[in-house]
Amino acid sequence: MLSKKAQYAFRALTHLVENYNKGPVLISEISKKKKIPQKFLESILLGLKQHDILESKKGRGGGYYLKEHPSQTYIATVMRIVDGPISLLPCVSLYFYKRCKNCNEKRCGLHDIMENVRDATLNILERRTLQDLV
Amino acid sequence: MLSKKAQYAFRALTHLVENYNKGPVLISEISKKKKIPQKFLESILLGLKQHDILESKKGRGGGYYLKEHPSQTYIATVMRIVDGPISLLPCVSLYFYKRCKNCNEKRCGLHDIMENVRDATLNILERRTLQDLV
DNA sequence: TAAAACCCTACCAAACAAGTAGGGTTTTAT
DNA sequence: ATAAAACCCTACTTGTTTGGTAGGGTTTTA
Repeated sequence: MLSKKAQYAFRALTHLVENYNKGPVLISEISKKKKIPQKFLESILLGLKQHDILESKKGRGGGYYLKEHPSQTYIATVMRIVDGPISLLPCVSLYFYKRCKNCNEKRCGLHDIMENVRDATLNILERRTLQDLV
Repeated sequence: MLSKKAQYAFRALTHLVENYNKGPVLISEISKKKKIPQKFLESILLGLKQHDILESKKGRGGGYYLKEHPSQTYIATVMRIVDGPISLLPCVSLYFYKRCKNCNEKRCGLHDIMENVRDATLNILERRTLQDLV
């Protein structure tokens, strides 16, 4: 399951897509429009900025905005930043790989199944972009 | 991610598949062979029994065994029993559905994407069975 | 009839989720 | 220049979940 944090992130990003190229958007505006606790939202947006999804402008007239065109940011990327691994097992994860104790990946049935699930999932999440959210 | 509990469950079930039709298997044997804390394993197996995946026999010569042929129990079923929902959002879950606040399913981009992911995932997990574990 | 085996309840520590509180720093319009 | 606007950062809190442990009770069958 996506965490609430991730769901907030997508709701916020949706708002930024809807306001793409209209200049920086206030945290307070996103918070109000999308009903997300402001302080919590702050930390989410900061994380997305630190991972190059967003950019921000300080001072009066500042706010957050998308770094790239909505069609250039993949759903999978955002999920990994906010929630971590997408795969169902560490031993099949591409970005968070950890080998598993008690399973020698070459002949582990569960490994194979979860590898299939990963491929099917990423096939969607690494094609769909923020643009698809609106 | 699958919980450790679910991973234990699959390891235990693998052992039971390997010993299908050889009579009841002791908890203590599964625990030892698959390196699963015995008491924890007990509660896992009990849950699987209560959900009709396993059957057990008490008394001397007792133990756990698969209720049906390994090819008749789906991976998805086990995952739902042990870890709950497979879907990434409550509003796209088939067995644990909850409508979402602040998203009117008809025109929510995220909903659509996660529905696709669910279908792709279940397409695998509802076809693969315990037999595929060995 | 006693040992083998499952069954059940309670408890526990650590980690994580979902925030809240409060203040610091930087920028920019005036 | 300066104050208000806005982002940035740290620490704390509360509740739930995870991953167990402890200890005993009940049922069965050799």
